[in-house]
Amino acid sequence: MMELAILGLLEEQEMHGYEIRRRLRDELGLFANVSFGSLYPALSRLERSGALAAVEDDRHVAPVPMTGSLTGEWAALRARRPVGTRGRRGRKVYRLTDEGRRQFAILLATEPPTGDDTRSFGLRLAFARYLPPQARLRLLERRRAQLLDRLGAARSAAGGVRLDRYARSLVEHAAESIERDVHWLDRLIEAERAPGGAGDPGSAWSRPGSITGAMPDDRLASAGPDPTARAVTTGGDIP
Amino acid sequence: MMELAILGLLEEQEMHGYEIRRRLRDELGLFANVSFGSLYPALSRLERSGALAAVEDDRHVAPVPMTGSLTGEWAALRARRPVGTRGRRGRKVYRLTDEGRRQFAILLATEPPTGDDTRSFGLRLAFARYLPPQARLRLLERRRAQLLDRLGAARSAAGGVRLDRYARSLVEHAAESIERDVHWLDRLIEAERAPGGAGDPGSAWSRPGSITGAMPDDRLASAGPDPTARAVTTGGDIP
DNA sequence: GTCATCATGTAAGCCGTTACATGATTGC
DNA sequence: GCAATCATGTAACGGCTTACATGATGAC
Repeated sequence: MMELAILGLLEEQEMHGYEIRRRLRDELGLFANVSFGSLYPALSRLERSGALAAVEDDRHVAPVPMTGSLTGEWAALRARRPVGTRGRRGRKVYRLTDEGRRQFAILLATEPPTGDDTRSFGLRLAFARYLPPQARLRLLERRRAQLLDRLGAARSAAGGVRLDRYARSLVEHAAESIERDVHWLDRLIEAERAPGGAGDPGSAWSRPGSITGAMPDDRLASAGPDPTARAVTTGGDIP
Repeated sequence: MMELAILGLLEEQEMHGYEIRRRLRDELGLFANVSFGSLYPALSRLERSGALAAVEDDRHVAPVPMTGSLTGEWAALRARRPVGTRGRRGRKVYRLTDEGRRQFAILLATEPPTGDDTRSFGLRLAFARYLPPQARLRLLERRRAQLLDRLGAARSAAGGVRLDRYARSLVEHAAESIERDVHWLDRLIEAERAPGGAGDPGSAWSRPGSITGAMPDDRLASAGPDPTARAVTTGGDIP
């Protein structure tokens, strides 16, 4: 869970722990409260497993952020503190390794055995751009089926037993929420299927491994059928 | 959490563990998956703490229909299962003690220090009938405030950063859901405040401690302010 | 000069999930 | 006779929260 979130954020750009936490909290609404006691150990684990490489940021580097808007701020900061290395206690900037990309692809494509459902789905959807179209579609449809199950349960619950006004309101509101979630998913699925839309098999989609530019192109799998590539591309093999 | 759920269900009627699980899963939608490894230890804890009293259910009770003519059938049943006790492995039926009622009232009125928010609120609302009107109102308003906070965060998140279509859809849909939750709460709060409505100070509300008497709900209204009620009413003093 | 924020980490403990063990009853 | 459901538990493991420790920087 935590691991997937970290890898997903780092897929886009390198970051230090504190910022990962901020992004998780503010940018995506998921993980309202990411505690340090959970974040840093996770980073350590990932580093040990070879998924991440950490570099001590002495702050003199300034590795040109892509976002143009940040460049100004960055320059201002550097101007104000010319000495370099005036680092607010050496940050560790984490970068995804190839191994990390492999792990991310697998984690993302794997459905959680027995789901913590909502958060897990939210996280996967947030990184859905890294999934191939079919896997994306499957993600959405699995979720839809899940919700329909729960909707049935909620409906029968609301109908069956005599609940007091509060419990009843709770159950009914929950059922309505689920219904709306299903409609939302329907729209996403439709968009995904629309020709020329997001899900068009011919259209481009962001692939792990092809983002950094470190990998030339699709031929990253040229060495033959490697497990990673298949895991993502044909993720449907999962039981 | 688990504790509150158990006490709340047992407030209404005695039950064995397996059924508590069923009710939690099916009746209220909360706790989709209550695992035994979590349920039974919780029951043990509560029993040790004196909140629950357990009786081995031999099942010989079987409130017999009084007609003497049925005795024959009954005898036949007993003949088929000679032990009498058709006990599918002696169930332990749990019953709330006075101490348990006290604990329940406190747990219910206490707001979780730093919330697991949604589930916690759902649980408390499901048992809101056991809260005095002011506490109920406070519960709803705290939740509303919480949601407004999160809504602000979500909105600023959606506006601020450039997210891809999936992440954006996720964040926007989350924000809409929160908005609807707020509206729902508004309706509940309104109903709570409406004179003669649920929240009217003079109207009846279910009190812990006055339910077990096998009295029908309607007659609760006639009961005057009793000490139990006061214990709950002043529950707001809890730090 | 002190408080809030940025930044990283460790240690203890709770709590919950998973898996295992047991055993009776019902239905096919 | 065999599977599914009912029913209660124990043990291991893992992850997350809480609290603690440290320390620099910037604002008031």
